[in-house]
Amino acid sequence: MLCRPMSEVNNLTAVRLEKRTALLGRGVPAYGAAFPVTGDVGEVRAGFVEGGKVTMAGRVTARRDMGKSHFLDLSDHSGRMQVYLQDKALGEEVVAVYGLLDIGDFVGVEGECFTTKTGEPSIKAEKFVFLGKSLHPLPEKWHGLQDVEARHRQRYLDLIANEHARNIFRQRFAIIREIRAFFEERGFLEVETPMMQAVAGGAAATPFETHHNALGMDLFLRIAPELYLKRLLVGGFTKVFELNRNFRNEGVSRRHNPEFTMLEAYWAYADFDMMATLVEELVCRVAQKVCGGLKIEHNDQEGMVRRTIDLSRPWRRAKYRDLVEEAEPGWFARDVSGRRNRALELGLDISHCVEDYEVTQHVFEKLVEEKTIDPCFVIHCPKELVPLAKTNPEDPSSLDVFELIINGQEIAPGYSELNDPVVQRERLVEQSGGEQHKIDEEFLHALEYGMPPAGGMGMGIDRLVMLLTGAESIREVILFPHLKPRAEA
RNA sequence: GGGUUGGUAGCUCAAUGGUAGAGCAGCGCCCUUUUAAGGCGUUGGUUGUGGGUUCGAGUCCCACCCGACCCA
Repeated sequence: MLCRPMSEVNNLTAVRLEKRTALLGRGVPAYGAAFPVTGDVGEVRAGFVEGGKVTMAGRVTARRDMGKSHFLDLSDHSGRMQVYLQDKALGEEVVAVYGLLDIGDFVGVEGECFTTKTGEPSIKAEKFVFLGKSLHPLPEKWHGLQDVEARHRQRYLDLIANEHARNIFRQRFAIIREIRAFFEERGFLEVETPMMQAVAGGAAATPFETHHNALGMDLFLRIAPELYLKRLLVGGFTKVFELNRNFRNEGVSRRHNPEFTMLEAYWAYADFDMMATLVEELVCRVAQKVCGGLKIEHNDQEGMVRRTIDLSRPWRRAKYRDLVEEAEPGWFARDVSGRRNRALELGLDISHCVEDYEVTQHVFEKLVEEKTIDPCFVIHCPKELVPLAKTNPEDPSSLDVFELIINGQEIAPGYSELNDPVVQRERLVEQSGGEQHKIDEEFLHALEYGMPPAGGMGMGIDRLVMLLTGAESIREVILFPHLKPRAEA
């Protein structure tokens, strides 16, 4: 029932169209022009002074008519304010216009602040104008908009009807603002690098493809900004970050949207350990500012606390091997087939695991990652898992990297970035599986000029927002998540 | 891709295989301090789409569309 053509309007819309026509027939603009206001609805409420004059506009979200006096609720993102209208005060002509009002219309009022006998701060309207007629009824006033599909397809209705949704997005954009402030304070430069790339590098994922007509070349939407940010280290920048969209042409799920927001930061002369501290400080600052503390509570639908995540520092740092050994003692003492058998005994599905390290990784995911709720930096992961990091000088089978786990999920990886162009080329060739066109030669060429040692980190912002708001699905934290179009829409 | 599950009025939800209903919204009337205002009356449906079974299908079966959850 979405986006129906005007020819298929139902009765409710037809009635509203008639009211629109009636307004215009009376010479009353149904879609008014500029209407300078004292402030947003919430600001007017906050600045309420008995007897004070205010001008306010908003959407009518409730009306209570009582013969010759009327109460309206005007709302916007910031809140709700009651307006009181008296027929006697408005005059015959405005009363007739008021009769053409529907819930959902935008109106403007001017009047005096007063408190009703029930104690409700209100505006006694002296002036009443239409600013925007609504042709469709709003979702039900008490239950709001419940239908998940409609909430995502028509997010504007979700935002009108559901305060919870408004709060999540307010928090999302506060989080992003705080991230920028954090890096700014530490002297990092926010940069922009190409979203359209000739080679989609920096991660292992299927890219979206497009074509540049004038240049006659195929391009890919980036799957990561990493290889360009490193070019900036070559160019002499020492602290850079980018906070913007990545695109991956893969499945859509509770945790995946085809376009998602990624933070990447690179810090010359630092390493993975310094980056871990940076991430720790970043997340704590954001949580402190946006959530008001370091204990993050996730609630169930009844509002009961389902889980508490404690972000208090210092966060645990533990080696990958030690965590696996802790969860499954004796794991590394077994031989390859011993590990396979033990994984099967543990009830793990390892049928698709070819390599030994994959079996271990499966044990890690099920027995460590999924059970780690409070923050933990998993350090020195096996080198098969990460192609762009430096090997640990003390243990060549592992890397100088961390993977931050919070709430059973990977939140942020960080590396001591590989800056040896010869080793980097070997790794990329290995990763490309022999497909030359998947290797970013220009990046390797840049690296050959010399890149300083550096620490790097990445963080999926959508997942961070989920973590901090308790949202169960990525669609709850993305304003307009991708959904299949409806057949008739 | 596989499994489970859902789609009924504008919205929120009902309805043993047997006349598709309620609340809100809407429409009409009453009401000058209400706030899920109230009172009386009333309109509104190709039950996601297309087939099938049946005397009879919102309900059972098949296919498809669009979601949700779990798994890969």
